[in-house]
Amino acid sequence: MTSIPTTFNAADFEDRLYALWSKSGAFQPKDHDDKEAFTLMMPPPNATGTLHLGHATMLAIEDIIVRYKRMQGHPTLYLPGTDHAAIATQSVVEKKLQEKGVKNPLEELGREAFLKEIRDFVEVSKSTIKKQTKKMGTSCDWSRECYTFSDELNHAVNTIFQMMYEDGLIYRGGRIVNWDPKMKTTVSDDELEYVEEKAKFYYFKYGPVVIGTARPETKFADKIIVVHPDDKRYQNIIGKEFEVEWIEGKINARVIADECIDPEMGTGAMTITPAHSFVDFELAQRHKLEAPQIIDFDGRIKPEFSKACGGMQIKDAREAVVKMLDEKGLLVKVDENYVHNIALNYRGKAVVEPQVMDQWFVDVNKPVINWKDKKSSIKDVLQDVVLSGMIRLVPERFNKVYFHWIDNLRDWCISRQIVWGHRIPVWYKDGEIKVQPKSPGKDWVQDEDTLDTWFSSGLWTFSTLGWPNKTRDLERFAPSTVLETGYDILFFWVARMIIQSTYAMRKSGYSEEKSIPFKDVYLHGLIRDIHGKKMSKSRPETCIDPLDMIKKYGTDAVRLSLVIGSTPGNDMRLYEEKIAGFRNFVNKIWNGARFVLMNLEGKEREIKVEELTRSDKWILTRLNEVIESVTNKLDNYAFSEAGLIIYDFFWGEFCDWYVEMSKVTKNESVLSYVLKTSLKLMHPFMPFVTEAIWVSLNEDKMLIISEWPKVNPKWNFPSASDEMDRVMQVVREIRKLRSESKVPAAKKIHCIIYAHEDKDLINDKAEIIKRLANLCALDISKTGERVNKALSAFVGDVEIYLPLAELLDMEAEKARIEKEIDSLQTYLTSLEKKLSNEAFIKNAPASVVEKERVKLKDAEQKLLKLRVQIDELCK
RNA sequence: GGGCGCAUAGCUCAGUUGGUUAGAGCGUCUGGUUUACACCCAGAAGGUCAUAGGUUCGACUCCUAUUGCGCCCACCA
Repeated sequence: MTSIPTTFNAADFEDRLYALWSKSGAFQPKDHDDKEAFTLMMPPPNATGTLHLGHATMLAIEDIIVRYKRMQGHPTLYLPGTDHAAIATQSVVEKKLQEKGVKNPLEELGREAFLKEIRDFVEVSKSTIKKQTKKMGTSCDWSRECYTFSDELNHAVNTIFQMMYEDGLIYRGGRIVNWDPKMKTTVSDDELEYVEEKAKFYYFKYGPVVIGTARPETKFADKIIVVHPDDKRYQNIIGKEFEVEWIEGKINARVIADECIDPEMGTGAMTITPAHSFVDFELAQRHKLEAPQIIDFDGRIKPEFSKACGGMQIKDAREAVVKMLDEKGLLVKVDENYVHNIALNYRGKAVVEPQVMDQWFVDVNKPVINWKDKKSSIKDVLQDVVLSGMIRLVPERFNKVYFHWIDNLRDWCISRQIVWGHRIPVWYKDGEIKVQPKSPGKDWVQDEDTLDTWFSSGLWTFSTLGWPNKTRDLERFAPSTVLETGYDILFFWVARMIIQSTYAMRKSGYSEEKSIPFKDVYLHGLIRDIHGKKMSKSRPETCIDPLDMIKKYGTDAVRLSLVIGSTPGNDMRLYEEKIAGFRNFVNKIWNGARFVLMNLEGKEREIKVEELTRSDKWILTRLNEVIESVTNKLDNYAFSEAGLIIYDFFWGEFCDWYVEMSKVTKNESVLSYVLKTSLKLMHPFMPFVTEAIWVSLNEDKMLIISEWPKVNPKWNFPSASDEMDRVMQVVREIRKLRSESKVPAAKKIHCIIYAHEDKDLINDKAEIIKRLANLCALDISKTGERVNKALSAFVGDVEIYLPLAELLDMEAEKARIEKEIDSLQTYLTSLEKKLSNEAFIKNAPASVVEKERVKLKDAEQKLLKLRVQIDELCK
């Protein structure tokens, strides 16, 4: 025993234990479905690099849930994987190639060679991520590992694309997109960065109205004036046509009305440029107007619209147009202090120009999904699954954000002009279109574009189980029990998964309940540095690398530091000292266990009630309470609280009190039982240290698959808890008096300690007193007779009496208790009144009534206690 | 502009349906090598629970308003 080191060196155990678990098959779901299956799909990390704190948090939380469910005996599937992360990966590789001198990889290498470069890079990244995932202790089923760009998932992507196309959900159409004229690619909304800019705002005379604009260079072909339908100033011109003097001669303009116009803004009238503004484009669609392209894809004015400005860059054209209009006397005024946001591509920071382009879209409004006996649209289904409670968001407040997002949802643009990704399974020949994965024959040319990465990762929950095949896994493990992810991708990913899963699974004939991707969605917060700032690669000093921390403090400490102090949906700050603190706890567990192990020496037997001392009864009762509340917290995704409960129990109660007392009298069976049960409770949080200790306990089953503890009703001794509370109170009072130095020695505190009658249990009374003195930080020199008015308590089987008068200001105490009794009395009457109200009993749910009864009982007991206390005081 | 969140000890944070004297870790200070642990033990200082009202016998907790910080969405023609 003495050979066990006094500190837990995590590195000595982690890899070995992980291999042991993995080899035992514990990570795979057991084969028999005696209980409901538990499924959690790991959100696949991008195959672009290394594990960061976001991943680490995700893995820590997920592994806690999974280990807990596994110990409860559910067949548990935790499926890992990686994401090909279209744009992100491609740009990483592009950057690497550029460093090597390849400026434009696609043109210089060709599509195939470029793809190969990316594939090679991804292979390396994937294995890096996998290794790092294992370091976190993640107990996922590697035999089912998936990749969003594997052949199988590509098949699933093509299948759903084809299905949606045939259902008319996917269509090709001219739509306005964000175009980066510098990088020559579309940019998705979430890759935009808005920068505030002070610009000039011009007012021009335009026929019968004055229009305001910050972008005169787009106005060459504007022929439509829009005003608000209720705007009194313009009532008489709505619907009329005018000949208007404009930039380069006269044009015909028409006035239309639309509610989207803000009468307060500018002059309340504007002209529209549908091809280069999102709002204008939508407006044009509504009114079935044309959308001519004024600015080409290089960011120049197209010559056919302007003789003078054709070929000019936007910036130059703007000045030129203003000058021309000014010379014609059409410039009314210029507002120099106009502030607005301009959109930049966050990669490259080029100003994004809205352009109309042919893209592939998913229609979110077309009612073609069979959902609860009617044809529903994607929007309808998205709304229904959360509204009906089939899918629950944790924390609940995200419901509101989610619904708001659906209300504003536009058709989903799924095509991207990049190389790395699922190629759109569409083929063209002489104006003909075919949608299928493989080439229909010679002369057919495949669409150059690839699919939005979320289109494919939206299939994650069911394609990984074998869809479109009807597999046993799909039967057993769909839908996922929980999805755990960061709230920042609620829309990008969570919503897409709901779209894809409900559509595809219904299409394959599964029920609505089976078709949802998951039941609960747990959204964790972002990890920030100690100042609350985002950790960013550009400021390495703010970054904490989880792998460095694992090296330094061990995985268990890192996991705890990511989970404790974190609540769903809220960001959390992390700093090294916090991790160090939990390393200390891990070490405390190790040493607590060492002590128990040293004292066992084969002496443990069945626990017999008649042999239990008061402190045994107390710790067993407390343990029951801890089992109950930890289980309860875990069931409600309150990981932080669950962790804290077990932390406080193990350190503050088991080690600080029970273990100390067992140096006086010990019950090996109880020591061992409490230790083992605690290890089980702590295992989901700290798998390594707990399993490492478990191994030296010579159990036949590994801890990872041992049974989750249950409350043992035999070992509930409510009075023991009260007595122990009193011990602690007494001891603390002694310590307090002592530390205040008001009472320098035992002389003034008539502290009387004596052993109980059955001295057989305690042989060496002097030793006990020494121990107790130690516990109380008190020199005890005197033992003696009982005192009447005293607080009494037991430590082990030793009773301590403390004269009350020394401890308390009697009068103040009495007043306090009396006040409380008074308040309780009122409370009781109000409760009784409520419970005797027939309408309440009838109408309120049974559970609420029951709770009220419990409250009443609690209050009655409290009152009783207070009365006893006050009686004692009055004696 | 619309929405959401946060505000509790010097710092980082808990505090689930309102109920004894508001907690923890870190940091600071004091004292301690005791059949595991100095990555330890014991103790202390430190709080008007952002502010102002309201509901209640009772509010950190519920309601209203205000202030400060953070985030998301929309986007200003």
